[in-house]
Amino acid sequence: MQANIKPTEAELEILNILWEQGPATVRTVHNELAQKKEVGYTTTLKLMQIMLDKGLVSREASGKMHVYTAEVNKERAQGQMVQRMIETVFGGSAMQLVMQALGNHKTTKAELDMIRDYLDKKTKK
Amino acid sequence: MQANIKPTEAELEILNILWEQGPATVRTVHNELAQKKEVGYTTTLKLMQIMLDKGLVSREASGKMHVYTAEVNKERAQGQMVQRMIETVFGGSAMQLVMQALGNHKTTKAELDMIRDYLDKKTKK
DNA sequence: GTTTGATTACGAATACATTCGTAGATAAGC
DNA sequence: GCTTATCTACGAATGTATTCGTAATCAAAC
Repeated sequence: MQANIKPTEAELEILNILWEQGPATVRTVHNELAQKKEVGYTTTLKLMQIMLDKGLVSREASGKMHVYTAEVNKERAQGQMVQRMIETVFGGSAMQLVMQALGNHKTTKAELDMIRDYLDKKTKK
Repeated sequence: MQANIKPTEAELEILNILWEQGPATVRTVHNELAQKKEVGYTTTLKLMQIMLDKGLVSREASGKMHVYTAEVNKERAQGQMVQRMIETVFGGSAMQLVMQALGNHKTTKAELDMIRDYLDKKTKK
């Protein structure tokens, strides 16, 4: 039951589309993918079939086609991936990851303020 | 140089050891690895030879043995991996990654304060 | 009803990561 | 010197991810 979510790179691209758009056909997903990179239709199809096998998505027939739905929760998956990175890349320190993320990346003042607010709330609790 | 650092999982484990310990022989690295998981000596050796090929490490003869040194900068590698995660998992928003990292993870008050200080400095500049 | 186009299923090719066995070289111990 | 231990080099097996070609199915268009 969604214990360890570890999508591959290609799978993650597809999940992102399903998370963004909601349930979608292979055609829809493929059209999105094709905007970013050269890829054959059957490649997308095969990937989604594999993801079905793994339980990352489910599907439902709709006429001749299938409509696929992400079966993993976006925030949960993100959380696990971040957690994994904290452990494997930052020796367990979330703070180091945060600083690396803020340091290397252009972040707007508004975003920084939001993070500050978030910190305040978190500290008070 | 060092344009795109993308170590595999096994390579990252080895880099972490070299970052921690500084230059080390295969034997030393292997002993560290073996504490965490079952692995054959020649597996470690082969991995380090592959990393040499890729330029992730360099080496120097010391008698019969070789002493390996990490050729990628730790902070740079961390930065690139975080950047990649921001793009592929969080749609380009560093803030979302930060919040996910802080939300899912137990962080001490001292750590939160450090992050706040960091934010302050960053905002003033 | 035949052709055309879009769909799924599936096997196979390719690529890359990981693991380890075997062989050869060299030094240390006896 | 001979044996043993330790090292490197290297090929090969295995596993997993990725890509795509081909065939079968079905509906729509003609």
